Amino acid sequence: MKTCLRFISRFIYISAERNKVASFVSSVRYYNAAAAKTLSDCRWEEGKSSDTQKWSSLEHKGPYFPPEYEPLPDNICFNYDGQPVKLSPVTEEIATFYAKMLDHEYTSKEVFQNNFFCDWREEMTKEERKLIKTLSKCDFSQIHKYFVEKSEERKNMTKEEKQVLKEEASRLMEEYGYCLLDGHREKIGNFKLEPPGLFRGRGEHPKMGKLKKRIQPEDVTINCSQDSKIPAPPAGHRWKRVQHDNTVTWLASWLENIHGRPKYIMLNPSSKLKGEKDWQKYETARRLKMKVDSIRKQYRRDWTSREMKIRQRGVAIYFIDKLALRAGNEKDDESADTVGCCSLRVEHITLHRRLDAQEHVVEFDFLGKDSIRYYNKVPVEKQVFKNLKLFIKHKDPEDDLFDRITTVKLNKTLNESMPGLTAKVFRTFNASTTLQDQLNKLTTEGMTVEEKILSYNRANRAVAILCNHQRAAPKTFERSMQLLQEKVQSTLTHSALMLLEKKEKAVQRLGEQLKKLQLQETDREENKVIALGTSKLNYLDPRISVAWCKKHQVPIEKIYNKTQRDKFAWAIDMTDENFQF
DNA sequence: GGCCTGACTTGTAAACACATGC
DNA sequence: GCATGTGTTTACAAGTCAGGCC
Repeated sequence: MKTCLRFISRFIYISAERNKVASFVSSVRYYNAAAAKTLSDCRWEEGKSSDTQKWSSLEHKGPYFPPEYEPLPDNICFNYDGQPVKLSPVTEEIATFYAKMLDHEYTSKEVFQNNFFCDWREEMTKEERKLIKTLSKCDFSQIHKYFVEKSEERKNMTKEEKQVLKEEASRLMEEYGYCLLDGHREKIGNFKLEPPGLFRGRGEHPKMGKLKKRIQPEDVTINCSQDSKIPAPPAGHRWKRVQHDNTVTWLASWLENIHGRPKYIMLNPSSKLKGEKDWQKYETARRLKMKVDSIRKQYRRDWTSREMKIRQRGVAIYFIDKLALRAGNEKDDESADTVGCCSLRVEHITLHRRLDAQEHVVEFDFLGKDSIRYYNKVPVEKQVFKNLKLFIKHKDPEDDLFDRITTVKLNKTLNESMPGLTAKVFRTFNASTTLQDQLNKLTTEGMTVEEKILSYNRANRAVAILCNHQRAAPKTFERSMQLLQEKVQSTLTHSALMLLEKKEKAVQRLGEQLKKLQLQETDREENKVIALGTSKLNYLDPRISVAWCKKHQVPIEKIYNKTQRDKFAWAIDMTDENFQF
């Protein structure tokens, strides 16, 4: 509650300051409203009441529909079995989806080809279906070439032509990109409906290549307030439904045809609604900080419970806490085979009594979210090791490691330890704690701004490694490293020359330049296969970074770009240099 | 308790825009 | 003025988790 009051008073303080600036008058009202609502959020946090109302008024223009299909020019032909075939517009459009992807490796995959061909044939006319029976006889090369040329043309457009497109895009943004929520103009996150195409999926997805159908107005549900101006559907069409549900935050929804799951149009992260939710998330993680010692004591006790399910739960929470694993909900067979903590199978771990001079080592090897490989060798407590041996006894490799628990049960237990606590809170808590600790450790007075930034990135990297945020090494990595090294070399040579000529000032300048380059080189090398963005945007309490910047006189722009500053505006406004997570 | 659905967050890749150096 | 490399933004897939139903 204390924090909450600080938050409110901070907002009021900001409001008072902003009052001085005419252009900020509207946002003052905005923040006052935010402060008022925060009070109710705090009550919610204490678990006293659940205020499910998200807005009082909501008005918008509805989603933007992608342009209709433009048929290919007559000289561009699809060939079947060596013969040109004029396809019906529907069939032709789907052929273009495939043709555009020919450069991608996945079009060579059997699953992709089969799914595509199967769905394509379903959309064909009777005659087309009768003729086109084998994908290997289909020749999309002309269509492919046509689109490659088109994209070249786009790249080679004149400045003026590009300007026209830019203006068109910003007009669209003006018209569809914002809504009016409780009287405030808020940016929408994804106002454009997803265009039709072929589903790709990540990893070995069984549905790759399937046709993602064009969304019609008749598929779309609109959510807005009753007394608002209801968005008009495209001419000749109607909406599936118009509803006025203020307990949800979305503006429009539809069912995607690949999995039959709903998709939504929602607000941009810079919006008040999302910002407050984000703030709440970090406050929950900070409450865990207060509680984590007793939770850790409890799960350690659980390791020796007489009940198998309690032992399993104890070990699972330990993994979630120690390794920042995701919860691991059950998945259907119609998606890639990936797992998280609760869905780990026996085959995903190997137990080593001794390994590389360490005792009781668990070797993890599995595909997690987005089919990113998690590989880690971790020494664990002896009792955990014993338990794991017990859990895998008499089981086959494809059996569940934790067969007596589910994410629902695990989260229920966590919630009993602390209201609002779920598995994912540990990730936020551990990520933010790691950043704070690393920043405290790695920053010293007297560092240059560049050195401080290297420290910051190293702290950020420690978190990314903990959360297993990997990326493919950039295609241009080797080349760009080489260029940087050449630059370092030439600066070195230049310095030496200046030294000979006794030009002290020049030597000093070059020395500074060299240091900057070397820092940049180290940073880039260390970052080769690590993605920093995900943790920065989703796991690290922005107040840690803001306070660090203020304390060490590092401009916030060095840490957060424009979009990130918009998203974290609340933190930038409310945090002073003394904030610690 | 298990299953299903809906709403919301988290995640990477690719497209795009822009700065930089020649 | 152009090519190139890099940072930013967008797209959309794939998670988490709560709640309702049987």
